[in-house]
Amino acid sequence: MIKLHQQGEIVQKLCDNCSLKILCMPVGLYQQELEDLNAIVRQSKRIRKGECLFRHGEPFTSMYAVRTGFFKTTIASLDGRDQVTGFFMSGEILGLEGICQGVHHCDATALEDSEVCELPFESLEEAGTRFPSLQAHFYKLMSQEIMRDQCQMLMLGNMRAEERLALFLINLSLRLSKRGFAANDFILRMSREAIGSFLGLKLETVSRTLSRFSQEGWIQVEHRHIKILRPEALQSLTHYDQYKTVLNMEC
Amino acid sequence: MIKLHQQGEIVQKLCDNCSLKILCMPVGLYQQELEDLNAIVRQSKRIRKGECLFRHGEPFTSMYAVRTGFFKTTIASLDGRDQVTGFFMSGEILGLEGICQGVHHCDATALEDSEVCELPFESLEEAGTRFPSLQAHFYKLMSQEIMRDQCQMLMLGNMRAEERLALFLINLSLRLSKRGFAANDFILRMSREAIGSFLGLKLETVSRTLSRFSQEGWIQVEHRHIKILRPEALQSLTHYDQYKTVLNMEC
DNA sequence: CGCAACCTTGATTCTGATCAATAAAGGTGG
DNA sequence: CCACCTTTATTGATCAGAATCAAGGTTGCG
Repeated sequence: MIKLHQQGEIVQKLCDNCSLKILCMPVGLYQQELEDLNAIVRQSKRIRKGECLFRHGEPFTSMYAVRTGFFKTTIASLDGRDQVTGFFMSGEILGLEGICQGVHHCDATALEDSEVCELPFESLEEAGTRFPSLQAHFYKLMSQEIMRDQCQMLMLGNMRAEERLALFLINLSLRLSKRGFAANDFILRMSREAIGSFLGLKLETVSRTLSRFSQEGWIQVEHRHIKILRPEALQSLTHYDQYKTVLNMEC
Repeated sequence: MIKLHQQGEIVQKLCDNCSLKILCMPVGLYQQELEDLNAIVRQSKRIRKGECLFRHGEPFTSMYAVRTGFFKTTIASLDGRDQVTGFFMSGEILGLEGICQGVHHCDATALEDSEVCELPFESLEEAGTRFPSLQAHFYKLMSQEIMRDQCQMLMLGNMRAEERLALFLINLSLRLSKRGFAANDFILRMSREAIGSFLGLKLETVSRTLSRFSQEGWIQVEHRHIKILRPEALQSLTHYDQYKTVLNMEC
């Protein structure tokens, strides 16, 4: 009983120490395994606002778990048309696209001062062979990213500007509340342009649509400070029910 | 030397027997490993044109490698707005999105009479722990799917109808030629509507754009029979160079 | 303080969606 | 094998949503 307690404390300590909770906690690792994992994870790295964690073309060696802060990932076009492929907050994993060719295919930029834990891919791969539950969890993470991207495709291919933006706000709200932040009162970390790129819209359209939501009394906008006044209104704009699974899936 | 030869023959036999070449060949498995893998892969399953290999909501137990034929995957909307998330031809893997929640999130429909090999996920997972090279290859497959989806996002978010369709034709052409088919003379397996859904366009727009390409003398269209007359013209429409990596990546 | 980045709002344009009519192809059953 | 019906594709006319162009305002950083 005492032993179990000790074990519990070790879990506690490791996970308090790193927001990788999301990566390792659901796996049900035992003490020895956790210590192993702890040895794999390189201590956290600070990235200043505006700096890049990695850039496209750089060799892929590690993935990164966001500890604190906020990132965007972008695919660069030669002609300047960038596409934001995702926003990442604490506990989310960056860099999965690099595995297949050993090279990063996007840029990961910090949108505020941030900290990440580096997860060297080779070590994780090796640990996966020893701890099947870790391996299984890793598969799930990758599959989740596939699902997320495919839902984004659905949005980009089928939805109108209002629906896209409503879904974006709902998604952000859910992810923030899962992390203990207010669900209906938050600061956007990204510019209108970045939102637009992510949603396949121009920044003017994002601005106008936010204004419209505001006029309807559904939200309150003060620059990047957003208050959601009538979440149900936003939900009814989208076909929220059918995306619930996907939106809630985010850890 | 004789032993090596025998080994070679076994590899040959197994891989002739199954278009999983793509899954197992690049891994460099040894004889014993290959035999193990062979035991995992369930013999092929026939799917008639129009039938589903799996549907969204069904429990996920296996992935599938296309042996012969052609599939599309769609995410269903409650209101009928489906989104085609991909087209799959021989050697490509279906079902990766199901891992994260143990449930399929899309429908996989055969666009012609097809055969697939079933890959039970649990067995693959288990085999992965024994054969690191298999595991590594599996990670690559998933990462590749992530990259593919993200490039699709770039396309849906940033490109105009002409660019999307040109890129679509180039991509199809490349994948067909990799399989030994003619690169510039092929039959579309999917309807205009399915192409449109995949590209975020309406079927009328697909039809009109194909007509325009045809009028320009770049392609020749006879119903679903496409001849590409001037591939360079299509390439110059897109920013082909920057997508080369992605497009060639397809196995 | 001054400049640069970011945001809002208006006017106009344009791409692609929608509506509609017709035609061609493919499948079914007699 | 043909007639019939359904599905699929083409093409035209019109419309709408978002892009583009443009001007002015705000914020925040050096």
